[in-house]
Amino acid sequence: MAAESEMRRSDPRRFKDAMVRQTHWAPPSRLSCLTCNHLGQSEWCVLAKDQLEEIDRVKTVRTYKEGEAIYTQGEACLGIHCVESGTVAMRLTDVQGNSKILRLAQAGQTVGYADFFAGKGYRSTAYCLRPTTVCHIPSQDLRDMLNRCPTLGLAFLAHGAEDLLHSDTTSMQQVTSTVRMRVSQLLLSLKDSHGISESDGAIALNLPMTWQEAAELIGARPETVSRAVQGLIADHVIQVAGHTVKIGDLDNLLDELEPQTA
Amino acid sequence: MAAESEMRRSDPRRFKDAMVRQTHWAPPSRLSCLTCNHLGQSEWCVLAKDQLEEIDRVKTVRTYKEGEAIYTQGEACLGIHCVESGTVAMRLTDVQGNSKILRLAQAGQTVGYADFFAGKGYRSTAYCLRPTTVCHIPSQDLRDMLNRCPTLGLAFLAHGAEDLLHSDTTSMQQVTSTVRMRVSQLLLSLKDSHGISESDGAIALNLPMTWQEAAELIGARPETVSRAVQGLIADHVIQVAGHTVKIGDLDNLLDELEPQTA
DNA sequence: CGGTTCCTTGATAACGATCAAAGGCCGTGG
DNA sequence: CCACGGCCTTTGATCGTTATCAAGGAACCG
Repeated sequence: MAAESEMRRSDPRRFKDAMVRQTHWAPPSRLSCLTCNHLGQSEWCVLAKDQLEEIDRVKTVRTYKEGEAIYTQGEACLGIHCVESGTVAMRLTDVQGNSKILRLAQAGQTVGYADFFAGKGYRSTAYCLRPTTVCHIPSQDLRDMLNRCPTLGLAFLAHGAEDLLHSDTTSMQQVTSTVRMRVSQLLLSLKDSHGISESDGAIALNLPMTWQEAAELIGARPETVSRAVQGLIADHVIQVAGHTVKIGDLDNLLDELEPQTA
Repeated sequence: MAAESEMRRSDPRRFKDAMVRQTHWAPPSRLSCLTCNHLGQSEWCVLAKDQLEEIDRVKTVRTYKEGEAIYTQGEACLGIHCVESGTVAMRLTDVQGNSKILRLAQAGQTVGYADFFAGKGYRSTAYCLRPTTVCHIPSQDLRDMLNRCPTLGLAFLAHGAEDLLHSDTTSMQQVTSTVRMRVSQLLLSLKDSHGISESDGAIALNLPMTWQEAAELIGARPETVSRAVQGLIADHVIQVAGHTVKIGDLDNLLDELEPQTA
């Protein structure tokens, strides 16, 4: 199954897309937490300068290709991973082989922390939807740091509470809204992290995933998502070319979230 | 809406049920964390004896009637709540008025902690499905305790990680399994906390909720749940009388979780 | 080109939601 | 004590959304 997944990820189109997007780039080895652009948004911002320097010393930086797994469900948890750039998906697979993408992690977010704190190994797989650079902090060093800086634990707690709320909210949407609404919701949620405002006021959205993966994320079948997208196109809510979605008028997309309206 | 909810909870039958179950009972004012039966399972077990005594000093104990809310969605978060006995449901209501029960909390579990750590007020409502005794720990005292005992934060982190996994798992089941399977799953999950083994090897389950609430919990309509239950009865998997479910053979119920069988 | 993967489209079926109505249970009030 | 009235539950009928099955098409790598 891992092999199949690997194969599936080698979609040539996407790879080209990804390459095009790889413009500004610092060599991974030079990354320092002190100068990290995402420090402000991450839980690490509670650390003092010398503590960040210590993280710098113990961390490992690695760049993953599209489709590569950062960690795999079932593995022992060796640490946590801070996304420096790129997009990561967390996929849960059950015993029957069903799989679902639980959530995405963007630059600045830390992944694997819940599994680290639960202490029972990784319970989902984190893999990259885009070329992604990740800082890996080994378990033991993290434990040391948590002991020395209890505030860090509280920061993770706040992060966990957010994830929990998000999970609860989507769980609710799963039940109450149609696939078309969920697709619209997904596009809206990706707007901030992957959208580019255009001169005419429209928004160009570069989907960091295949439509198939989008289906996995919203809990639907690829065919159903395809139909929902075609419907949105037919109603002039969006325009789609490959993995680029153009949102002409944001209000139209927002209207899609309302229960029964034109 | 709160009024309507209050009305709905005054179902006379359930009230009688509840009264019958109120047998062994200590006066709430005498409860001490030191002698709490659930200490071992809760995050508080990481505290030292004198710290527990301090919690005893600052906490408030209160017994709630069936249907009473411990806290309400949207309120400011004034602290967290440790369930001493009874059953609590967390209900999330969205802007359109849809509501769903996210999870249950049994004796020994702490509720409201995620909202406390997120620091944005309560994001769901916790109300009692049964007469319930709860220890309330005010925010400020909890903050003090977290500062003095960082391990407590880690304990909550572990708890949060469990809740997150549970949320992810149910979110997956929502998509992959039928209502009948989800009902079976619910009964199985309540077996430990609300089941009583009978002499003939059967298990008697005292549902701590109405079927309507069960529907809200598994993300389905009451009518659909009713039909699923009737189906399980017809297939001799369970017997139902009011809110008591008798499971003759556990294996039959476990078989219900498999995709296509019998 | 061949091969693979993803996307699209069509036809059909199943599951669950919805609408509607009736019965049961039990506290309340007359 | 009985009748009323809530609310929950059940059952029926129907509709709609989505899954499923199936096949064709497009994009792109080697």
